[in-house]
Amino acid sequence: MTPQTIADTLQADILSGALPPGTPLGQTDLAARFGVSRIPVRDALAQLAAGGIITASPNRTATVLKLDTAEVEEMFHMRMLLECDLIGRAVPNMTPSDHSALDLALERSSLEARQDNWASGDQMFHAALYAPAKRPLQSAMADDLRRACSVQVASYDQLVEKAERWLTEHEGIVAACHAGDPKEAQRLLRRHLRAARNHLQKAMKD
Amino acid sequence: MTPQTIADTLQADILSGALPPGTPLGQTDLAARFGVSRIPVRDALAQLAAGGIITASPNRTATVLKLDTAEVEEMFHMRMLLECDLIGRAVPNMTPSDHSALDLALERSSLEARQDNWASGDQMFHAALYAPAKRPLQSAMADDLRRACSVQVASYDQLVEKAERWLTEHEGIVAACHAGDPKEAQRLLRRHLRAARNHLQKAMKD
DNA sequence: GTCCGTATACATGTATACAAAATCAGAGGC
DNA sequence: GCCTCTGATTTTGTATACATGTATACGGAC
Repeated sequence: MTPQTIADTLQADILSGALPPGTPLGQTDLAARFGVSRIPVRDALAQLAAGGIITASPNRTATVLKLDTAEVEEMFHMRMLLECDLIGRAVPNMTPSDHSALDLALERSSLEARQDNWASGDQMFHAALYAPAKRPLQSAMADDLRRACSVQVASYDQLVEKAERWLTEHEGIVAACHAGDPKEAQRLLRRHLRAARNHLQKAMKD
Repeated sequence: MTPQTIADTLQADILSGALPPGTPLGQTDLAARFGVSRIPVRDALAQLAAGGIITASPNRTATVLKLDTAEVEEMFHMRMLLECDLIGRAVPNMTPSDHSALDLALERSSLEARQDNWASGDQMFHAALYAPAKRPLQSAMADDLRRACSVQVASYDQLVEKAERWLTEHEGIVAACHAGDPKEAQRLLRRHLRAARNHLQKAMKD
């Protein structure tokens, strides 16, 4: 039970919705759960805090990240900036093998999404989408932002059930990539993100 | 000596150039230096790693962030995306008090810069510049990126000596803000970042 | 002379124990 | 009934001690 393993496990729990936003993550409890002392747990929590999916302040127990609507606005806006730029660079760079890798990722992400694992599939799809851009740092940052958004999404069943719609939008983006049309890919991606943001914000107002 | 204090001190040392990129940051040494055990040192290092100004991997000693030219390219590109967007939103939002705060920040940053503290002044200036955009998350992310860039810049005396030129560019940006011209501000900011990137990359090729 | 294996030294990782801070519950006052 | 203060409980922070992992240097084989 290494800190990395603990962090990965917790992240999976958070992204699956098992640990909804605001859930307290006590060090003692987690230490007991994973059968280790609190030290590696602290490391794991630090990792998750670095990734931005939990909030941690000194002397208070960490909690699963909980955004308000303004913060959701910001997050999705940053995603648009970074991801639209990435896809714009990725499309012209796509080799035949990139295209097939993208198809594969789309398919695998559909499977994941239908196995109650939307976040994981979404992450995989977008990773394949931006990989040809060859921008590891920017992609990593976009990944973090997307994960933070997924944490919020995962807590609303009604949104997870929109998976079908989002998969359709993914297909459209892939089509634009295969057609070698960066502008269209950007446009569809922007729409995709805007739609996701709107649904999330609407759900949050309950 | 709280972890926060330790992290702040180390960050200042790194941004001043006292600890150039690649410098090893041994836990034991730091614990001795700050007169604490290794635990709070580990926390401090985790914070710095989260901020992206050191590199830390399990079972090896952390080192001050060292970027190659491709990574510098990426960092500055992300800065352009985030910061140009921020300034575009900030300018139309600037109140009279924002304008005077900006002037003050410009002045204070000039003083800092001439006191061998370029990074701190630069940080302060850009913070004031983007504050009216009311985008705390995006500003924080831009801050991190800028800090990481400053770490590299700080290690080249020849670049630090360009402070005068950069201050002049800052003045130009401020002028565009006072004129209420977001497009011009964005253009100048983009030029500013491009110039900084070019000089850094050129210096790195030695 | 070069390469590889091993042993030693060193740095990091983790557990336990204790200290400090924060939270919570209940008694008292308004 | 509500707020406030206080004490008890819980939770996090830190120091020490030990375990584990990594890098280095040395010796031997080829």
